[in-house]
Amino acid sequence: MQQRSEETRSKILSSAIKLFSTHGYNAASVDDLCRDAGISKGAFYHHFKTKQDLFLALLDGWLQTIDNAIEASKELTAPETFMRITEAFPYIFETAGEGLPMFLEFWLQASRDEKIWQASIKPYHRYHKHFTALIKKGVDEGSFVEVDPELTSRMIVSTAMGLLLQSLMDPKGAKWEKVARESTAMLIDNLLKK
Amino acid sequence: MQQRSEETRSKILSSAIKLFSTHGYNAASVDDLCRDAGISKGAFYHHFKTKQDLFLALLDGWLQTIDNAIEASKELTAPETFMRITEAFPYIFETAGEGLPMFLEFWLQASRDEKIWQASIKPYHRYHKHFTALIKKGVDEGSFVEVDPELTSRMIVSTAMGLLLQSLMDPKGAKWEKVARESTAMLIDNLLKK
DNA sequence: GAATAAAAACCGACTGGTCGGTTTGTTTTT
DNA sequence: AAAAACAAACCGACCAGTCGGTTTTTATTC
Repeated sequence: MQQRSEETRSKILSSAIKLFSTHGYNAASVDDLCRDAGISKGAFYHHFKTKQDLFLALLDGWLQTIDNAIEASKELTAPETFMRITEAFPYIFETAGEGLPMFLEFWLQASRDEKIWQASIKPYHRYHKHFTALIKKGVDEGSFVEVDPELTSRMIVSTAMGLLLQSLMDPKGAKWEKVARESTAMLIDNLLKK
Repeated sequence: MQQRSEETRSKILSSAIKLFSTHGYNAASVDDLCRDAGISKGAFYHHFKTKQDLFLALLDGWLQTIDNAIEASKELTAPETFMRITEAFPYIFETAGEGLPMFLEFWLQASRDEKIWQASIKPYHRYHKHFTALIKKGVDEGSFVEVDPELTSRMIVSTAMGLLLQSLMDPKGAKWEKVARESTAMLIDNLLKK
């Protein structure tokens, strides 16, 4: 079918991830992207309307993986889900160094660009609701103490984001994976019924 | 003396804050800055060696205000200090919308630019140590339960940063000031001796 | 299944414009 | 008058996006 087309598109996508994370959205020019992907500028603009369009495609793909992860943990109990997340910490912090700057870039773009904000805010709300529901489920199941699910959700997400940010700022300043594990333990300890 | 010179410098500085926050470091050109400040490019490059030099000057000034705030609360007890911080929440969240994007920009630049990273990481370590010492003081004073000050410090800072980030992402998604107050209450409640 | 037509994918030189920084010259301060 | 502060024209590099033309793939006809 359009096998070559698919290949080109994915070459652009992975070059974009690579260059956007290392040099940033602005610093990585379309020419750079094309050179790295080994394609021409014409091919690039055949697949993406603009540079921002590519950016949005990247965002989409990234949100998709989160949706998949959520889907995969749908039938677990609340404490089990938290355990799953904890188990993913080593992988998360290992890959944070490459992926996080781009994540920050998304944030920055979203705070200034209406189109990107719209594309980000909906999934953000979806994830927040999912997480809140998860905590509420834990409370209803009787495994968590009576907390405000909404508030607790905001807190947990905050802690996670803050830890990731700090680990980006100062990767060698602490054993971040350990800090994350102990923080989670502390949070869960306060959440679990004794 | 060099009164006019001082004036020009501060005009550049405040225009930089204004334009960097609204449009971003890259998008705000030196020409834009000069136009906004009402000066010429010659004047700009008389005061700052490069655009990045201006950026670093901004960072310096901002770190100075933090140092001042810390200095001003040096003789308070640990719980009193936390109270002070809580009282500052309304102001912090009010001004977050303008200042935060620039803060994020600092972060992003720091993660990619050795010079800016060096200028950021030292104060970051200083603040972390100060905060850790504050918690240790609270434990020693007997007002806090026995926690790991290092870990607790990382957690509290994470929560604060995460809340600020979320409020940037979705300013109207929650009453962030209220979430912050309740989160603090929750954290302190777990910290204070009963 | 070979020939042909149509469509999709791709190429790369080119454009209009921007940007960080420099240079040269003028005004102001001391 | 010397030095510091500022103005304005200028420079070369760069960059997102375009466009006319070419190659490859797919669909159609015989």
